[in-house]
Amino acid sequence: MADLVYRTVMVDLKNRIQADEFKSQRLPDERSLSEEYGVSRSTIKRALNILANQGIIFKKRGSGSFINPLYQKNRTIFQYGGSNLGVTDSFISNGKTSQIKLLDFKVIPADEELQKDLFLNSGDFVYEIKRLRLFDNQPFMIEIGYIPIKLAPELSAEIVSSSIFNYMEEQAGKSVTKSFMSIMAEPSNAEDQELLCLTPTEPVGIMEGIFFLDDGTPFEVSNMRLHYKYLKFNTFVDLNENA
Amino acid sequence: MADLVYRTVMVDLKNRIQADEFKSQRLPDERSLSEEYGVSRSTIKRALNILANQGIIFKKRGSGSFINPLYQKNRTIFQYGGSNLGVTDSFISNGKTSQIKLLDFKVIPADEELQKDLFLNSGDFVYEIKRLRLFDNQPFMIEIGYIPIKLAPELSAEIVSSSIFNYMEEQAGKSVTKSFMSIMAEPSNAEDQELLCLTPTEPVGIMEGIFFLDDGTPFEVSNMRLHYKYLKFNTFVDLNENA
DNA sequence: AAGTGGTCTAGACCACTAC
DNA sequence: TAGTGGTCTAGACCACTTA
Repeated sequence: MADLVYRTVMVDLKNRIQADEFKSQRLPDERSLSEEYGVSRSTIKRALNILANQGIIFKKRGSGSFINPLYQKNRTIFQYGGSNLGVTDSFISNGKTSQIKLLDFKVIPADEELQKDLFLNSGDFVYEIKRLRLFDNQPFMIEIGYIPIKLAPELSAEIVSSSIFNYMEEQAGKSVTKSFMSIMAEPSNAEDQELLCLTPTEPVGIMEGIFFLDDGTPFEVSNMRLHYKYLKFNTFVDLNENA
Repeated sequence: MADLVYRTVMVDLKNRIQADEFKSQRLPDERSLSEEYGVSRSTIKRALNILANQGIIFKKRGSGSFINPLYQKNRTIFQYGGSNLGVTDSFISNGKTSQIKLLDFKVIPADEELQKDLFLNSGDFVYEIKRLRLFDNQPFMIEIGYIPIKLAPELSAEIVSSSIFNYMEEQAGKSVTKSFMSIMAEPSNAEDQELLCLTPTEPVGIMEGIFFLDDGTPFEVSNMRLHYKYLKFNTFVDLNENA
């Protein structure tokens, strides 16, 4: 993964942007970058396209490539969404630690909706995993996940007390790389207020989604309730679906 | 726009998928498609990548490209954060009407932040447009937008009382197709509660963003505060950001 | 071993912007 | 006119899956 040229260039450019190396919000042109990195212009374009799809830069034909001013402004420490899928990954890069407190772990029959979302048959069972996520000892998210037992027959309370996605990748060789998510907000309920240290007027952010394995298999249905200060979902929308 | 090869191929493949032409959920391999369409394999890859990024197909190295079963089942989930940009468009399709109440409309000098976000010089002016959006006579959103006067010199109170994006497209021939958005949640303030008919414990969803013209020019900075029941943002995330 | 998608190159030509 | 990003090609080689 790390030896991909376009990825290396992309990460390096992102770092240089974050280090404020490019004053005036403008990047060198593609042909110069090609020469500087010693790679083809196509590879530079690919790296730049990823940054553009992430909303970090945008390109103006005939003018150049520019850093998105909102991106510079929005470099927050706590931020879930956008370029990260799992929660654990989202926080590792910040240097601080993410902890998990397992609240509940059991096996239940999949109801009709879960059968639909996870491509199950009636009679199939799923794990129900309820966890509290903490960041730097601050609780920020209540998460209830449902995973078909047949996709991960060996889950244990110990395993689900850390990153399930990491376990799947390292132990089962299956990586979770895609998801459909819905993002909403709601007033907090009593449990939210207790677990997330919220006052009654403070809301929660809701993220509901289905996570997929690399091969397209639906792997987990997840319902997440976030402390509102930790919900910040950055997204770049392009109606010209030129990915 | 319509003569782009990769786009033509992409649209054609999407139609063929929707017409169920490929049974067994498998697409022809890239080299065959290249020959069939009479284009290079790179172009086929580009078309397929767009479909993959939309969650319509997924690709397995060594195996082939497959249609996402969820897509065939026509699930609403697939609306994915990008089917609509502006607010007006988002609701027209529902058959109900969207109204706008103009709360404030003036021209002000762009402050430092706006200068940065909209690529302006000091001394440039922007419209400040504050509007209340209603859907089916229910207020659901307070919107404060900032648009450089030089990008739309003829804006009037009448124009901004309906869809600005539609006006730009129809009258000025400039279309707004991209946006960078941050989605958050917050407790509602007094004004929110009054205008959006919220109780003190009910929150607002926040959508902050910059809208861009087709050519990448930042067109509008918008701050939107939504009645929480109307905030539902659907998105498809793929960690393999392989544009 | 054969077939698949993934990466990367080197270069041509086009469309747009700036001066 | 010079410089920018956008499109597209033709092909080499790699990594993975399947048999």
